[in-house]
Amino acid sequence: MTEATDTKKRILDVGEQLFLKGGYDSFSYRHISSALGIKNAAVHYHYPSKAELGAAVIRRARRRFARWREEVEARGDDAVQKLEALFGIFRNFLQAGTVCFGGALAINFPALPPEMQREAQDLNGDFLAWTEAVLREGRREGRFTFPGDPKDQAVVVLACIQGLLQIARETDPSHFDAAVTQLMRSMKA
Amino acid sequence: MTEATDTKKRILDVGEQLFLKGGYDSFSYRHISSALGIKNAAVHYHYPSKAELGAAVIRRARRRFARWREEVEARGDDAVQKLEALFGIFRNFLQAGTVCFGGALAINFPALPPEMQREAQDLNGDFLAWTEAVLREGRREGRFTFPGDPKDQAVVVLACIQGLLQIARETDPSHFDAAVTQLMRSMKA
DNA sequence: GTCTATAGCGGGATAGAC
DNA sequence: GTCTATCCCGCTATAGAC
Repeated sequence: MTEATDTKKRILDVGEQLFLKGGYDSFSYRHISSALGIKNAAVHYHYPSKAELGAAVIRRARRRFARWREEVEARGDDAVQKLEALFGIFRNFLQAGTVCFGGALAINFPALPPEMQREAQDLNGDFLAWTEAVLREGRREGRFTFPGDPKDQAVVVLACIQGLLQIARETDPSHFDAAVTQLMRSMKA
Repeated sequence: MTEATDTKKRILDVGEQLFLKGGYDSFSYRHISSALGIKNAAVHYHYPSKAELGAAVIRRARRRFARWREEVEARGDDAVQKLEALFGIFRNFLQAGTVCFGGALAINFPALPPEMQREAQDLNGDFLAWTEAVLREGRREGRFTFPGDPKDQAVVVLACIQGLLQIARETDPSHFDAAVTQLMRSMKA
């Protein structure tokens, strides 16, 4: 990996962290450049506009989630373990002091650059589809016992952990694990 | 109500809408003043700093929720009806094209003015305490059958509808009612 | 690929007239 | 209570040297 692409990757790293900590409106080229010890013109060289940088951050998150799914699949986890692995992703956000992509994108979604809106919708689709498949598989194998359509239940599960991250951030972080346990129990009882 | 306090109220109205649509970073004194046909110095007269305006918006939401609780109590609703009334509050946000206070406050919570952070925590406390009481009452009367502590279940319920509003905003609004129905069914089954 | 320098705009906030 | 005028700052983005 050359020095050039290394800077490009670092910009994405810092940009992602700032985005997840405060949303699209909260960070600037100066925040990123000063964190990397460079000047803001250098950031513009790699990502000419903020819209492109924002879209690139979401696009990378989608690729990362795709690789993550392959790893989980390769482990041969059952549906319960898979869902717990999903909760682990969100627990990492909590420990990093951020919200998740969905939460960071939702606040001013209609005002975001169109290419970011598209990436955000695709990322949501990825998470919803995977969760639905896991819930369906788990119920078929008798590991989950929830009523209704797995598609609707997937929305409930993802909405819950997304909201949990935010409530935990505003009040008490311990709410997260307590409520995740509660959610899991309600599907296995 | 004098003209003066009327302007003050209108500032709060516009400020609240802009805040719920895009978060604290998304709006300015100019947005508010131009929406009201006045100048930004006039807004500063009523709310000298943006932090005070933001705190006042949250404070009014707390008072509104307190009045709402009294109305619901006066109607003599049962626990199921009460929870459905709560969902109605959030459905109104969806129809207004906004997220809820919790979602708007979470994104950059650590960077918010301290007085806003305090009001936000109090507002969260109000919602959590009321929801917990309703869930406890409903289970005692046999209207709900969920496992575990009503306190944890209240966090699950509020996190879910908060997240739902955001997912509905990013993808398909119809997700909201479908998932709310699913959530309700999982507690009554 | 990174720099200096700067354009052009919008942000929060204030002074002082009316 | 609202106005005009202004300050100072930070933002995205670009031009051109190195």
